[in-house]
Amino acid sequence: MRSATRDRIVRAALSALAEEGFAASSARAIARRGGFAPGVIYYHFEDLEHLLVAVLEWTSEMRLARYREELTGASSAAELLLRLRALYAEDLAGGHVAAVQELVSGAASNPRLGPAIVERLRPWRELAEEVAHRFLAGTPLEPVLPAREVGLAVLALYLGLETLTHLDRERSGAEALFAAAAPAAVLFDSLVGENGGATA
Amino acid sequence: MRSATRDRIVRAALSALAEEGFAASSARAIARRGGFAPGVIYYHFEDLEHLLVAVLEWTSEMRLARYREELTGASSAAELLLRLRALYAEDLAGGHVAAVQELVSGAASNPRLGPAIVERLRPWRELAEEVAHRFLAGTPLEPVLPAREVGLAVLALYLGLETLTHLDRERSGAEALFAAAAPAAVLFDSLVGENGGATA
Amino acid sequence: MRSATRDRIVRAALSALAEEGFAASSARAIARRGGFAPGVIYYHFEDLEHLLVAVLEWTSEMRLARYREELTGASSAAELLLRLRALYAEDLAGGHVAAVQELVSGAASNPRLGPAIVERLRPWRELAEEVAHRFLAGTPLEPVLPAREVGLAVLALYLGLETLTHLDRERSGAEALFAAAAPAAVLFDSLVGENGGATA
Amino acid sequence: MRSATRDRIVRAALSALAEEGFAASSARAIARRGGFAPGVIYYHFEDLEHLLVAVLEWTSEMRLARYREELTGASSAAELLLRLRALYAEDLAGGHVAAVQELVSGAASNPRLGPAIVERLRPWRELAEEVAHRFLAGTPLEPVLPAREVGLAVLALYLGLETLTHLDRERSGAEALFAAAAPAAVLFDSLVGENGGATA
DNA sequence: CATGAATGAGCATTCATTCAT
DNA sequence: TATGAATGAATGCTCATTCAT
Repeated sequence: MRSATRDRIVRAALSALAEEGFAASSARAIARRGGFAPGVIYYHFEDLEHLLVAVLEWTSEMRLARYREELTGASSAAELLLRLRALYAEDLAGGHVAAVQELVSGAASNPRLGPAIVERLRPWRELAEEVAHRFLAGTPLEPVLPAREVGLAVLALYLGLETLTHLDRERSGAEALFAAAAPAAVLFDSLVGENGGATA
Repeated sequence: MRSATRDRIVRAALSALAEEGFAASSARAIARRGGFAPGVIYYHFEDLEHLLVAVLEWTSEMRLARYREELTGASSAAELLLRLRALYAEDLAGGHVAAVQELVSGAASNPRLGPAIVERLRPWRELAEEVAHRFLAGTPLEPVLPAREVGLAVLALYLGLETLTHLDRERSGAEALFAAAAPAAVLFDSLVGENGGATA
Repeated sequence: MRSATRDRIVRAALSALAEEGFAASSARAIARRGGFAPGVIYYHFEDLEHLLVAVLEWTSEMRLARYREELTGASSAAELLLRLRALYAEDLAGGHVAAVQELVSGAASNPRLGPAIVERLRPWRELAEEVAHRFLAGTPLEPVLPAREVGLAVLALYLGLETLTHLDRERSGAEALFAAAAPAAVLFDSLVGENGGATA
Repeated sequence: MRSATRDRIVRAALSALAEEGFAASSARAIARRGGFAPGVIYYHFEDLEHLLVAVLEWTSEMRLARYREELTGASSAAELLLRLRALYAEDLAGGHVAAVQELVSGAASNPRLGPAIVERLRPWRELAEEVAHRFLAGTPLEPVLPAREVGLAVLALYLGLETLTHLDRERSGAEALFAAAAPAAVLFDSLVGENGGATA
């Protein structure tokens, strides 16, 4: 299944998505970017859609591992926030956010692509849920902030924020939110006790 | 400016966006849906883009007035949530959410459309900000939950949630969140006092 | 036949041709330029083609009278050239050359327009022929330069030169030719005697 | 660069220009004529404009070589005229004149096409200039008929004549001019001496 | 006489995909 | 495996023209 060429195609598609957008990520554009013939895409993938799903799978896998690694070590909300901020900066630099955003937006109109995308987004929701559970379990907030829905809300917030910042090509949105959340994180830590529920 | 035909076109475009998605909302598709020739679109609008912006303007204006009307009367977080839930049900029925979601997603790849869409989204962010301010001002949460960023977060959460639920054509997401938020709203009300900060 | 509105339409068409070119002289463009509704064109003219022919008729009539008036008085080739140069400058300023050039070029592809245009060009060929005859009759050149063909050649040269200068938006062509022709005109005058054949 | 299909496209475009005119030489019309899908044009050419320029390049190259070959051998004005007449007959038969005429006329309204066409016309002007120089240098006419301007005039005369004859679909114009020029050519030869200036 | 909305065919161009090589 | 030429349908958009008012 995994050949060197397949990887080249996926990487070319990622870069096309990130730098030219979903609408401009045509088979020819991806091929041009990767330096191969358009036809090879159809040798390795059934469809352009399948390729795009593979792109999400690929980035997702890579980034998810990294997120897990970093977030596991966070022992306070303040630290969690700090690490999320650093991870987000990495995503920005690697074009991952841009590609995911394009994919999610582009897939929204596509009846076949949509569910496949959602499926690949599930691990992220689960990660958010896990982290939420780790920080909330055993605290007074647990009954009113069910981890499952918090996970969903976090994922939705992330995607929505990306869409908004993408819309007017301005990256200030996420930054402002990270900054504004810092005091709240500190308050949270003081309320539930340093390292309150967040014991690995 | 406002002619009967213009309105027909806008309504046809809204229904195309809601039911067929951004990608399928071509000039021909909209014309077919509205029962007019594709050319009339260009008689009344400079561009397909201008039509799409007009659609957002039209829904936005209508719904924003309704939201303001309903939300102004809410005197507790629990009631606010209840009304939001009802408003959301109206939006769903009218196809407004679907159209807005498609528009926002579709515009994300479009350098000219994006900023125009963001501009029409601003009143929503401001509304969210106002409501946040009304409920938070004077409470202990005020310093850690700045209204401006809460407004942005709410808008982003809403859009992201729509994108997600749209992706797999399943409406459970928003419902689950509304349901899960109910206890938190009650807690909020008990903490800040019934009608705590929320005096008009 | 001649109404004030009809004239407005013709003038608007002339200005559209001169300033926007044949291809951009659509019914709507002409109407916009003249400040009237597109429909009025079809009230006064059977067709857009008929309007364009009327434009040529109109300019042609005006300019032809002026050319005749000026050229009749020229008593030497040198003076003839001088007057032609001045007339050409007038044409340039009034947009006449540009309009005629656009019309002739645009009509070349049009089976119905072509012959109608040629018909309106005939008086020009006749004028050229008359002048040629006046200057050549009775001179040694008469047998080798038949006025009829000289007239045709002059008209063709004029149109071709206009096309060329129009092509690269540079007006130097005609100027260079006028300048280069001056010595030849002087030589001609000295050979056939001042006012040689050119007696009215 | 040069593929068999590319040539088919160029030839189809040439024939469309010659037989249907510039305005009717749409991508579809050319494709229909050549028996290929409209899309292939865009596979081989950036643009319809680039194709049209390629057509002019192609005919120009072919015909220019032929003209040079024939004209070099002409040792008198009478012979030059004879050969030009024969070359013109060839052009007529091959559709070259018609295509060039359509291209030149059609390009006149097109800001991008115009200069590109003029550029491809330059070698023709240079050829005319060379021949003029060969026949005039060393004769008494040299000071009053500068080769450069004579070259321009000849090219303009040729184009204008083509436009006129094209306009009313009647080929008599050029023929009449060739016929009328014969005595003048003989006179010229007798004046400057058989093979006067025209020594290679 | 004049309007201006509407029509429907036509345009250049792009695309995912196929397939002979 | 890989190529890249070819397809044919779809896209946004413009136009001359008509016609009810």
